[in-house]
Amino acid sequence: MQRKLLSPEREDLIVRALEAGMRTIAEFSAELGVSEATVRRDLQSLEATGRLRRVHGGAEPMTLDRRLEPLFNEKTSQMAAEKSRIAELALAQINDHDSIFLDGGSTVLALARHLNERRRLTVVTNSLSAAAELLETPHRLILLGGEFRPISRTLVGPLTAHLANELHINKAFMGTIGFSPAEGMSTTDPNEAYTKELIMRRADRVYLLADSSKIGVSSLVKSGTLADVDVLITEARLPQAVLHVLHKRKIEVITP
Amino acid sequence: MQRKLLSPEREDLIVRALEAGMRTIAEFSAELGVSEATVRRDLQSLEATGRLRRVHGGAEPMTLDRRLEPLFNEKTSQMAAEKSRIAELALAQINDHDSIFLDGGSTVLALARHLNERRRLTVVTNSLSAAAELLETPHRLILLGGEFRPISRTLVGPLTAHLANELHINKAFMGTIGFSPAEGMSTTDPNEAYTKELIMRRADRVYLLADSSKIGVSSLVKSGTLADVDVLITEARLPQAVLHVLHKRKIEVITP
DNA sequence: AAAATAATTGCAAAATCTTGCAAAATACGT
DNA sequence: ACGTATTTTGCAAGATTTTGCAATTATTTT
Repeated sequence: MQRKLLSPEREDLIVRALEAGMRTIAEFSAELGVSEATVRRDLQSLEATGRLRRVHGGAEPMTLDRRLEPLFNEKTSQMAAEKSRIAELALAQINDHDSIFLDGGSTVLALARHLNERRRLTVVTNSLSAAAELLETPHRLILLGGEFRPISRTLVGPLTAHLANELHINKAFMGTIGFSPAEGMSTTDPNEAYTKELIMRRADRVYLLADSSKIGVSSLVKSGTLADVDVLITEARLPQAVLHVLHKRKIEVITP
Repeated sequence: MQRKLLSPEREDLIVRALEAGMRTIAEFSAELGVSEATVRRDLQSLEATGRLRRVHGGAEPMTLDRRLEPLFNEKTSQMAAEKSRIAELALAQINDHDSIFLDGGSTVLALARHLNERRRLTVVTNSLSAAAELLETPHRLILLGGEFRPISRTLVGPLTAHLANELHINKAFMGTIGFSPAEGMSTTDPNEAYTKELIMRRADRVYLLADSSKIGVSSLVKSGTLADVDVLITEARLPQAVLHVLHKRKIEVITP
């Protein structure tokens, strides 16, 4: 049976223990003087509130504020399983010979890694990471030009418009830092936001790829509204309230 | 059976070990204290998240640059000394805060590697290899958008015009496959040629970087005439006849 | 072409996790 | 205080996941 609430006392103990370097269930159990089953339930609670991340065998501390864009090479592994599952769902939306856009971000990057399962796509992207992934594939690759933003490894800003306006994109697969039903999408950089909006307005069909850590989060700059999105792909079970809003906006939701 | 998720603890260990120079399965197995089969499954997970690249016998770290480089290695190693000589001469033509264009090709790439000796350049390029070289520099980097041409790792074709026409370039550093006083420059691909001509016509001052193996050679497609070039930088002692033509066309020649 | 080395896959053992349940602890109304 | 309702806990059975081994398949070397 799932518990209602974890006492803040033990919550502190666990978080403190985590910071001290403890990782395994056995360690926590010994430290807190409770059974392993209880530790697991504790970790379950803490994961639900986002204080830590559970893994087989124990737990690891959660990274800083998610509003700060993770440095690129850093935690692409965060939520890797979730991202990969989302990528598979997205892949199912792509047919051979489609002409698609790939946005920046690690979730979309996971999709790029799956594209060898399709034939002769035309892939437009502003992400150098995605491009690197596709260098050796037989797909046609078109890079959006523009100013390079090191932290996200994307090409962004007004210059991207000159090329984007010349292209016709069937399906755009977008990432985001935050997504909330009320505010829409948000990201950390105005130029990045500019390019995202530009692309979404030019694509026939816009897919937003967002793992559960993005839902309900707002970042600095608005980068598109709900009206810009046609389909939301996520691995999370969304709250009823969110689902209701999405349904009213005629946004399709794809989950595993 | 493929595993769900790799514990971050071991993930860190492997990545750390990789950075420390380990490469083979046996080494990882010894380091982590797990069987080789498990190491292989670990590497599989890490490759899926893009943290490394698996190779027969082990794994190697993956960076964008490393991935972009290999195709070039063959050509780069040929006449490496000459190209480097030329790059140094070209570097002397660049001042802090200049706004320059870098073309594709290994000679120009050698120049890109020297650019950390200047401050705050604005570098426009259509070469992914050059871009990879500049990813971590403090220079401002602008990529020309366009269709990706795998062999040269450049962005080429009519799409490049949309962005190029918006930019003002002080100095353009161009590579070429062939250069002859009679025919001008030539290259192997029409799209490549198109973009080269486009850039040269928009730059204030055009530098052609050509080692001696290029001089007197003609390739398939004309990519600009002598009139497009302001300066020829080469390491070779040019024949009197060639020098004479260049002088008549008011093309400056820079040699060691 | 054969031998050697490495990778993948199926399988079973070990470790870990989830869940139902009853006992213990806690909260709550009187 | 007392009894009852609610929540938490530990236990144990059953489900999952991870792991190492070994057989098979693939790749590289000789």
